[in-house]
Amino acid sequence: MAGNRATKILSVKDQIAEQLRSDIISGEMPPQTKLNEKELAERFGLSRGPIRDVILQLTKEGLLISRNNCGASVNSVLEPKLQRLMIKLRRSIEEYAITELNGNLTDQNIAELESILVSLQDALDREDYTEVTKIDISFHQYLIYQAGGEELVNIWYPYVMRMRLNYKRITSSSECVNEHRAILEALKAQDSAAAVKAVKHNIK
Amino acid sequence: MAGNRATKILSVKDQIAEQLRSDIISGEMPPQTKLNEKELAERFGLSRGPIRDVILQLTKEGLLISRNNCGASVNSVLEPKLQRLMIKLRRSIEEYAITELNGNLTDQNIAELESILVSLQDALDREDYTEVTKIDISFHQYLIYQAGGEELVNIWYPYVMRMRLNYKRITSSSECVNEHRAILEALKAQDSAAAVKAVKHNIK
DNA sequence: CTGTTGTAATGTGTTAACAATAGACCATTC
DNA sequence: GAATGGTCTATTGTTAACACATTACAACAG
Repeated sequence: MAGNRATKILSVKDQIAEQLRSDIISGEMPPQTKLNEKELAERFGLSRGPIRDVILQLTKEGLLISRNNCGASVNSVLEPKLQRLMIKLRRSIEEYAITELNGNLTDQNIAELESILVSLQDALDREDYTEVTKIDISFHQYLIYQAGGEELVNIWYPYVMRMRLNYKRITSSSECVNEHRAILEALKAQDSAAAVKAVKHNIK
Repeated sequence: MAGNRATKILSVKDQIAEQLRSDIISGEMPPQTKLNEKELAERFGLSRGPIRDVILQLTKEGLLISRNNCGASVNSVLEPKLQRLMIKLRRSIEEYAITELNGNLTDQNIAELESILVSLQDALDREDYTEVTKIDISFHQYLIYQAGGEELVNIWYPYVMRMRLNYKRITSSSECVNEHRAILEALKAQDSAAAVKAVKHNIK
């Protein structure tokens, strides 16, 4: 066979959304930055239609804030109280996922998670912190998806995005890999309690 | 002055979203129902553009499910495990809101909440259960908005919608008003613990 | 100088036509 | 008869032009 991992086909809109999320999370588009539809359309070589769709999507995710007839801009950070609530909610979701997954991961699942950790270490070595963030997220997303499918990912995603928005800069310690490895090891050992603990320790 | 309550100006898209949500929650559009853009456009006397926006929005809310090039359909009910998770998450949010609000409600806030309860009783008397549901939601939404603004409403809303989708038919006991009155009374008495308890009892 | 009103420029909301895709139907082949 | 392949239609994705709202700024009255 020509490769185990299925090559992901992303729709045009998903790719643009991904790009904009990167720009926002990386700090390239700080809060309050206004988005101009025409400008973005030209940048991506599209018309305004798909761009509008993406803006709507990111607004629902909480990354952007839109007002009627006034356009969209990058959302500002949450006040601390709301941020704490979001962390609590995200932890609840990930705790659920871990508990569901315990004992239900296939060897291939484990292998894919291992491979994500390798990429993570690699990005850290290259000091590509935007990529680090994306891989970090994809590790969690993999677990969430396995536990609850697209449905669960959809409710989980906004919390991650909002949290990332609040950490203006990555705390790029090598702790990052260790923390994720701890989660994976606990899952491999089917030690649910340890896995939950490791996840909670990682989300902060 | 010509009236205390500000008349809400809803954008065209918001009105259509509202209508579609009603149709879905009322059971008029049961799960798996396919949405046809052209059809909807004609029904609302618009072009397909705004309709597509609304569909995207409701998809993000979890009411619809969309596939590339295949259109959108009404989402099916959640599996019980995920439903329990959603209830837990919604309770966390409402608990947060109640706690934040305790002692911070103005007389006007109280009056507006009272007036919502009157409408609720009225809709119950008329046996207009779709309206009951909407007013029920608006009571909670009022509290959520006061506590955390639009931001909090946006993360809270999907849970309510998904939960409503799962209760195919309204459990339209007159308990409904009582339960909400209990919340309001506890808030008036600034009894945070009682208010939280009442809210948790109402969300199920 | 201050506040108000009108106007122009910018950008968003909407539309209708066009392109591309998915799904159904039918014919053909083995 | 089952499977493969090719039209054909219905529906979604995209585009570009147009309608409308908002903002900023300039002219003006008090």
